[in-house]
Amino acid sequence: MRRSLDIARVSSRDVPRHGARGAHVYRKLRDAIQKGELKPGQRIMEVEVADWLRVSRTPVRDAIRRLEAEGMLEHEPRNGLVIARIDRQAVMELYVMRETLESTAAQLCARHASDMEVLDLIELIGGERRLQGDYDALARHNRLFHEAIHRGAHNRYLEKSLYTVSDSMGLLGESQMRLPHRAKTALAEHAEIALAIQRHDPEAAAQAARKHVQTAQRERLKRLFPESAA
Amino acid sequence: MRRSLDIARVSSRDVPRHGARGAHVYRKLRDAIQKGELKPGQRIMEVEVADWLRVSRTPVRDAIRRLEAEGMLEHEPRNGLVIARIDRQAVMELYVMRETLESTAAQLCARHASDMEVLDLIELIGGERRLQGDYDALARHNRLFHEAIHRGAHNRYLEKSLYTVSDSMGLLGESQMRLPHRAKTALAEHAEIALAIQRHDPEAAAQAARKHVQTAQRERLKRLFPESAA
DNA sequence: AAGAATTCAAATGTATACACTAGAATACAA
DNA sequence: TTGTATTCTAGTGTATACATTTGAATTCTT
Repeated sequence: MRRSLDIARVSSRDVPRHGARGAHVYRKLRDAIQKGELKPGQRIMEVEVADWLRVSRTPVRDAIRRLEAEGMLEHEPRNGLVIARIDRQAVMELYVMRETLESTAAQLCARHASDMEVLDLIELIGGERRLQGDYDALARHNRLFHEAIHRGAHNRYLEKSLYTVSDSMGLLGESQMRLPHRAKTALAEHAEIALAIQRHDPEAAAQAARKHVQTAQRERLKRLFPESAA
Repeated sequence: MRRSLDIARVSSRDVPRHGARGAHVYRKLRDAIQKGELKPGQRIMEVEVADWLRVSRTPVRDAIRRLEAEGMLEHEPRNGLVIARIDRQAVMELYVMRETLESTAAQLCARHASDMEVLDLIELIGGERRLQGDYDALARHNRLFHEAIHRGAHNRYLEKSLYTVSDSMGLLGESQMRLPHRAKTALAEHAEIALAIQRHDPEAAAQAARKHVQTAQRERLKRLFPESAA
């Protein structure tokens, strides 16, 4: 008995051309995970995915290998390949890691970002202010803001590491930016980080980023584990 | 014209059983890169590797995908897949990242390591002292010591990130532990880190680890780019 | 009915044939 | 010679058939 993926089979016209199918499958799976269409713990089978996207198992395997390396998929002992589960302990570890990397990124950004990159950040803050209320847009914008800082750090290893951490964050569910009060405080925190970067103050930037991640973590824990004491 | 890999074809008896070939190819390639048998910039072709290890292209592709995700292989614009090159800029970025991650690991280790894990570290220092002079053994031992700290931090994301950073370090050439004067100072630095962890002093441990990475970086730069001013 | 042995089948691992693409080589033109 | 068009081909992408494993179902035994 094969449980279907519960995602409609794509039209045969949407199968990309030769040479881009592996990447296509990767993106589709990634998006489905981020959107929550595929949930942590859910089993992923090569043939199902291949059938869903109307490609053979080969490009599916390529995509799966990559997602595995990035930690979005993992092998469970007697259950095969599943969307990575993140338990309480893992959430704690993930946020510790994020705190380290985001603060380092902010610090390096304050040191190395060009005038252009700083300007970009400042403008992003303006954009975020204008978007208050539009929670879908805010969630997308939030990612752009953080990615701008990651790029501004000019460290490809750091950037890559942050990329996979961000993805794992996606496994925790919807962006916190959809919560009105969180969106508001996040704006203030973002502004503080951006301003520290603008005046090229690495320590202040690192500290602001650290604080931002910590408040995000507190809010997240409240939502994920409302029973436990704050 | 196909340039051979310059590595002798393995005996057909050394092909592992069904279900372990992908991992086998991964390990073989990884070892060959670490040992310097495959050098940065050298092109890697699926058929060659498959021929070398007497398996089909499929497990080779699996291994390549993984090494790619970990940054050991990369696609060069008009040259196909090659062993990752690390230029001066990348070396700087890599050491910045290592400094961040190693100091975080030492810090967390000082906080979270169990008595058993601390004992292990202390014993490793003793072992390192006894090995002075045996540079092969020291190089291996060095890795064990750092891995013990990484494990002691009890953060799977940090551990994974450090794993890939360590691998990228391998692309820079032989371990610095083979240099007599480096082996000696490294022992003192290792001891300082271990002692800070033993007395559960996170800040001191982080600081000691940071210093250790910085001196390692200075030595490395001297060897890699002797022309440039220290 | 409980347990052990056996069979079965679903899923992944592996090999291989075929498809496609981009760069190299060749032929041709100016 | 230099540039351009054409062909060729090595290498990777993709599909698919076959191999192996392992857990689940089934049967047999007590």
